[in-house]
Amino acid sequence: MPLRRARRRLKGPENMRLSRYLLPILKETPSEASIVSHQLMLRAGMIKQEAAGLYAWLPFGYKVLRRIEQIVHEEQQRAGALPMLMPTIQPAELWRESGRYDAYGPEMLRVRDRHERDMLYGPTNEEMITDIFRKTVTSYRDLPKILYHIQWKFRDEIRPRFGVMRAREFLMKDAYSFDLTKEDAIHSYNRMLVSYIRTFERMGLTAVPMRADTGPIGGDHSHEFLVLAETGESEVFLDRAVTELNLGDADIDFDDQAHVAGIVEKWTSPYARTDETHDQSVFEAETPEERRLTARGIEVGHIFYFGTKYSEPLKAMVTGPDGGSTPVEMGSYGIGPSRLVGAIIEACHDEAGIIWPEAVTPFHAGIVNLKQGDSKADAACETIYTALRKAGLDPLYDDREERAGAKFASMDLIGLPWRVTVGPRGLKNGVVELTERRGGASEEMTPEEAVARLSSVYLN
RNA sequence: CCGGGCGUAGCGCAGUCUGGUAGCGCGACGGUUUUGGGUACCGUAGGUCGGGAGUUCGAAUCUCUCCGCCCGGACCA
Repeated sequence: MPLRRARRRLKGPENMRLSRYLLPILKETPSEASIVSHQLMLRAGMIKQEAAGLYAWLPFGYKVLRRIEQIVHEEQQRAGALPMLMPTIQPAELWRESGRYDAYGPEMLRVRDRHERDMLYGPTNEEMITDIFRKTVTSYRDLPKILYHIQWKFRDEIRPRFGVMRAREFLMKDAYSFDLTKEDAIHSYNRMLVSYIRTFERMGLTAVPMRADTGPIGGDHSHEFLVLAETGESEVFLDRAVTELNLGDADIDFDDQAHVAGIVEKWTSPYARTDETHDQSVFEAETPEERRLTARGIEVGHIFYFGTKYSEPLKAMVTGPDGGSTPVEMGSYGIGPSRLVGAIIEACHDEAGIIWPEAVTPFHAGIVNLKQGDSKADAACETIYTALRKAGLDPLYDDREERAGAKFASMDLIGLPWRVTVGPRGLKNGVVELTERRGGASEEMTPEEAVARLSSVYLN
């Protein structure tokens, strides 16, 4: 019955059975990986390395990436930014105009098209977005604007390392703000800062905005967001108070300058700096000893205001209310979704494997059939699987002909937050087992109760 | 880019010093085992020993050369 089989294969949910999924789990740690997130991503079959700093995202890893992207999209738009998409390949022309074509160095991958025109694989998009702006916006009445896209970038790092944490090709959300005055530009900056707080909080991370070096521009309008993780690349010094702040579901009016500035003030006034800008005497003066925290962090976002650095050379001018023409005030705001996948694992794992935060988990729950082929166990798994899908959840059903131990070990490795364990022994009493990956607490309940419990965890 | 290391089966490795025609574990596949935390046993398949050149009767092993990857540093989101 080839036709029937083909049709059956096309049904979406069928793909979420492990026997039909592509999840190349590794028992041993590949020698190419040295840090835990890289090791776990390879072992859990999330990525495959194609060359130094270049990775293919396999279905399981890609799912996580998409969930992170989705949160970023939602929070960017909530803060008033407009989604768009710019190409990966850019003409060198624009970069000559800004002066960065020569300044950038060999980190920029340069290519030539068939007409011998100089092109490049974009490492960032300030020039292009400024070009788009200058050709489409001419009046102060059209301001403010914040535009963003999520696109692959390439920086030809001398020495890529740490898996997706420092790859040559990486996914980046970059937003660009355009305002008439510096004061307005700072409001745009604040919008993004607050948006970032919520973005990382939603992902289940403790990410702290830290004052960053603004370079030649000066001022204090540049912050790096660092996820706290024991294995972080840089040492950070902070007031414990900032880790205890919580934005939650607070209703934020992003157009209300004072309101947004107030939140920024609350999050950025406690001391928080990386080793690059750290000043021990300031730290000690500003922070009581019991609140001083020294930790490690991974940079996952960077925002800065840079005024007219690009609008002047590229002549992105707007006509003001007085009829005069002034270069637009700009800022740019980056988040690295592909890097975040690694950062989240660095922050959320144990000896057995990954522990996904519920907000970004690739599957909401795993169903483990302890005795594949047992008609009662098979039927119960099918029922739970279907019920979870009907409830709007995305389960992964381990229907492989494997021994229980192997299934448990796989589930722990890939880190789904919840596991429904189904076996003949429990079914005799009408129960299955619901286990939380974090902490490992287990509870017996009927299949219906398990479905209801998972629904309430995710859908509230 | 500097310094160090590695490249042998899908993965982890031994064999290289002292040249004799490739092995172990895991995985895969076929059986048996029906087993609630990577079970045990039997069997099978799978390798241009990173590429090229050279020395030699003979090269995974020695020489030259190219390539790739990893680690530390510098650099960087």
